[in-house]
Amino acid sequence: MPECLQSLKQFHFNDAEERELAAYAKAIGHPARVRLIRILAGGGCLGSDLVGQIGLAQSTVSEHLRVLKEAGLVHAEVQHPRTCFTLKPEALDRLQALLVSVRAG
Amino acid sequence: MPECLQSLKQFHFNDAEERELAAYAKAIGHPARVRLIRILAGGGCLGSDLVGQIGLAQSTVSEHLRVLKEAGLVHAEVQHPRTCFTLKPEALDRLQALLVSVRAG
DNA sequence: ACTATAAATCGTCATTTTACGATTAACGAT
DNA sequence: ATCGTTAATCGTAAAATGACGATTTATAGT
Repeated sequence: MPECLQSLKQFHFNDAEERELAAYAKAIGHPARVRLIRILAGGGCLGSDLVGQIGLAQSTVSEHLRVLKEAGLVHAEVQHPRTCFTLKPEALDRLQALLVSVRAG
Repeated sequence: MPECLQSLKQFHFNDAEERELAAYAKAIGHPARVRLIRILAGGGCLGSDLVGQIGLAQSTVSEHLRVLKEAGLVHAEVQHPRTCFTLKPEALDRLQALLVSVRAG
């Protein structure tokens, strides 16, 4: 029996933080991107190697990496014709902090 | 200068966990749903109150709640014609644990 | 039985996402 | 200057998402 009598308190919504959390979560919300993060957690990796491990078309992997980059979770360092992708741990730290704070209010 | 010489190690991918994390993240990946979680973190709440606080159409809020329910983040207890929605903290615990483990490998 | 109420569902539409193959761009090496 | 290689981009198609208003469902009260 949950009480649904949450006093209709005024919430001080933090729009910016809510959107920030949603954006991180959305970026992670695909199995292929979780796997990319998982691999990159082990160290920087070339795109071609990632393609090999993910098992999707090169253009598809490139798109997933673009999403992760755009969300600020991954960094790309170009050394033509190769690119080295690395994880940005501070972004994951931030995500974890946001997740904590959404619970605490 | 990141090293991209990650020895082409064999990853023991855990498909199930990767999909689990992706599913949680996907569910959270929308500002309206973050706000719903944020509100419910303060205690159970009736749907009609949630509609009031979110500022979207009733059917839209209902759909967001459905997504959260389906992901296992929220529980609904029907007491017709009302429904009391509550957060499932253990799901958030699990999400946080998955997030830690994806980094640790 | 009827009414009122709250939430779910339906039907629709516009937008976004995911995936692919093909092409292009950018450089290093020959 | 040409060739190879790698990653990004383009074009496209199918599917999923997000939003809304309208309708339906299910119950409690009268």
